[in-house]
Amino acid sequence: MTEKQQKILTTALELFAEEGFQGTSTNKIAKAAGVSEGLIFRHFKNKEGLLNAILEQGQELAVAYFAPLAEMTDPKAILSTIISIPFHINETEHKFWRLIYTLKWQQQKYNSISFDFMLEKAAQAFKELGYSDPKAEVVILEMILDGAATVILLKDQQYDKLKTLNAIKNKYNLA
Amino acid sequence: MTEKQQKILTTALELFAEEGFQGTSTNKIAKAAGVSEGLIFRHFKNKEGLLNAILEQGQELAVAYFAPLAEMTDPKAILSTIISIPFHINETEHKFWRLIYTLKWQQQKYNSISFDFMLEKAAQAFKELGYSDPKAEVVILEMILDGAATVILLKDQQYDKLKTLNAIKNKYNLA
DNA sequence: CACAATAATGAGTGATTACTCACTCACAAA
DNA sequence: TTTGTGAGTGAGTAATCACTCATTATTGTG
Repeated sequence: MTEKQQKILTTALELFAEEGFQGTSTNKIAKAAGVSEGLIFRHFKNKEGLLNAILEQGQELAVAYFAPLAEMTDPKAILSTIISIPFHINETEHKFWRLIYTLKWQQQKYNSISFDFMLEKAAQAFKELGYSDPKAEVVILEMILDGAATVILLKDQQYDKLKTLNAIKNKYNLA
Repeated sequence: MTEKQQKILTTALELFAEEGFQGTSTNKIAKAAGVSEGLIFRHFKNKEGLLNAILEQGQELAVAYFAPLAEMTDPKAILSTIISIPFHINETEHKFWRLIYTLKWQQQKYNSISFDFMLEKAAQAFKELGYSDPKAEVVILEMILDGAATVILLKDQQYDKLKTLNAIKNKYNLA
């Protein structure tokens, strides 16, 4: 991975996340990255290949998010960790997640990252805590997480993140 | 509003919602609507004008959603109504809302429809019901509504809608 | 019917699109 | 020094883009 190659990836992520995949031309990416347009195609074959390369790099980031969950057994700790996830998105990751969420609405083939493992963990936790309908609880949790990520990615800094997180935890008696 | 004019609007809504605004060419719209491409520009000036016309038509639809709230005073009824909103999206409205959510991520200038009035009503209701932090509650409610709409618009029919709605209402003691 | 106004067409415009290709350059092994 | 290799360039490609316009079809009105 040469310096210019990485520069293309970083720049493209930024533009794709802000203006959409179809809304960003390869010409624009090349200019913004200070690179010839041909180089994009030399390294990534085509525009879609560039997108895939970005997603692959980001995938490693996503895995790191869910990894700690694997070893956890305490149901309350599991739920607390899961709920915290969207609130821990930092600036580096911000653009990647924004791209993921943009793609989710744009193309169905990029069905984003699979959260199945996480939701399975949540279902188990709800069950252990004696919730009457763990499956319905998971659907609601999924909605909250999705909504939280949306609010954080689109209108960050317009509200008190920590207070909101704690309020949600309170709803599940995790405080 | 001629027949062809309406046909253009309906077809464009469908394509914009499925493949995005930038991802849909005027040529494609014309062909799908069985209309000459020039007609689009005669009636709607340009591509953005077409989008605006679609949003205006949809806006009336959105107003109808929130209208019943205005006269309501019982806080529990208010919250129950608000929570139900995403679950009442029918097939006709489905595409419009999907377009709204797609635009939300694509272009910031189309900041979608303003839900402020609804959220204000919710804040008042939470206050009357004695919630300790009505503002935080509204943020959470906003997340749930957003997440619910997302799940319904993107993976409908993969779960029991009514059961989920009731489970959410239960969380707010509205059953 | 006559005639004006509007609806609708479709060929055509320049600009932009994703992508190609012949080429230069820096560098390392023989 | 020679030869090979991959990085990088930039002019060039056909196709497609949003949009225009001269022309024709349709419609409502006196």
